Amino acid sequence: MGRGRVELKRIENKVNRQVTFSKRRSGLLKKTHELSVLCDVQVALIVFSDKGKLYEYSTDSCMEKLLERYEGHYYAERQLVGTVPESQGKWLVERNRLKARVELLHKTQRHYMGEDLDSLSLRELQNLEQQIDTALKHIRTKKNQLMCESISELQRKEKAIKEQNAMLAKQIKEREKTVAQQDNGLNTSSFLLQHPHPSLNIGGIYQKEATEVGRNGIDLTLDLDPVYSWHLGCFAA
Amino acid sequence: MGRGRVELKRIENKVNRQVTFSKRRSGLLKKTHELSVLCDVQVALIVFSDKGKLYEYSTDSCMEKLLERYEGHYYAERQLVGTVPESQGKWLVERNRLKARVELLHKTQRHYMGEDLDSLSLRELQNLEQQIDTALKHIRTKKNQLMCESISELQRKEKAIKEQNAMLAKQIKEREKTVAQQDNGLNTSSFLLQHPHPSLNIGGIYQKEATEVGRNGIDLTLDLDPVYSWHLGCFAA
DNA sequence: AGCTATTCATAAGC
DNA sequence: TGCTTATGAATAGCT
Repeated sequence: MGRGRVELKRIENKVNRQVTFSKRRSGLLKKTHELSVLCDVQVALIVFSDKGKLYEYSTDSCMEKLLERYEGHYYAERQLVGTVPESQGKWLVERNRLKARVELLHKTQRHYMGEDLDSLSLRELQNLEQQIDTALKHIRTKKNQLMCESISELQRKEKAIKEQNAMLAKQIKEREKTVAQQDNGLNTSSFLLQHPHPSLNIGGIYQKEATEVGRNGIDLTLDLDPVYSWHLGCFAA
Repeated sequence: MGRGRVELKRIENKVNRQVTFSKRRSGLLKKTHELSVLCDVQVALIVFSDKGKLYEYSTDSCMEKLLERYEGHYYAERQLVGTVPESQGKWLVERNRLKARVELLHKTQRHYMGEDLDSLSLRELQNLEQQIDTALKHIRTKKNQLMCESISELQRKEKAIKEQNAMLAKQIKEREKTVAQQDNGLNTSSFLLQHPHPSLNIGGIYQKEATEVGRNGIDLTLDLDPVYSWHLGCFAA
């Protein structure tokens, strides 16, 4: 459906994948619901997005019941194999399974953090190295992207502010001129006292905007020049 | 789809309902699979037919893992609300804690693998980068260490084998000498036929030992010289 | 997030 | 359940 058929393999383009996910997910939820209603059967659908976000459907919105039923089936079949969990034994088994899982994830994570490497073979180390190297590339790409965005934003703002600055300066000049013409012979101190120096005002605006841009992590406060020297230092990474 | 549209309500005709169930069920399973593959997401689908028959799909055919993940999510959010189930509470609480833990580790691990980076701020990215960079250094150090050990081992073995080789050669020479003295006047072809050329034997021993050393990953077979040129190529990593 | 051109799923019928 | 076909849904590629 749609223009041209689609190969049944992971969509590599990230944006495309996200869009397709969104569309097909809603389609799937709809069809799941339809099956449940039309055929009067119990259905459960669980979807974890890329980012770990959860989408779900279940008949009568009672996922727990349905999963219990499922596990009932599951264990019913298991029991044929011989595992006979007692009343509390069932909990113990599950707990141990979970603990083992946590332990495993923990261990893997330690490897990703470059710890506990003695337990790895050379081959495993090489795989780990390659995987982490790839991850690092992704992370740096992402970081650079964010930084570039910050910098573009700052440059844009700098430009806007400079223009504003110039305009204000121009206005002041004109006003001074007018005042000079009107109050010919008087000095202009009264005007200067009533209006703070324009550059202070501009600084205030800039600071606010920059902080807004800096929400995503860096302290992008204050003067422009230090920011430019800062990005020179960080960008090689 | 099909001839005429369908109202979204239970199909009363039993046969019709069964037929529709069969058709739509397979369609739904197909679409579920497609979503999983195309968008690279984890999906689980559970269907209980009218008669209690179970149909299921899950990414990587690992329903248990997925359900655990689901429950992790479910309870991670629940705990914030404060629902404290009584009765078997003690077990449930511990289980839910474990499940939430699993889900959290899952997420962290994805970050270590350079995935799902959009959810991180620039500051977090920088921390992650530094941590992974450190990890990578450790891993490479460890790898180099293992490789160095392999090489030392190989060098040791090379030396031993060369000595053995020299000794064998010496023995052969002596034996030839003895034979020549004993069977004075006969040619030596009979001896040569009964004993394969010594260098073949040596080659055999070397190959076996090298394979043993190579257990931990690289194919360290065959001649010595290639090994030396090989490690020059790989060591910079 | 909307808009089509297409492909697909499927209701009916057998 | 399997096959065929007419029909409407779902959706891929764009904007």
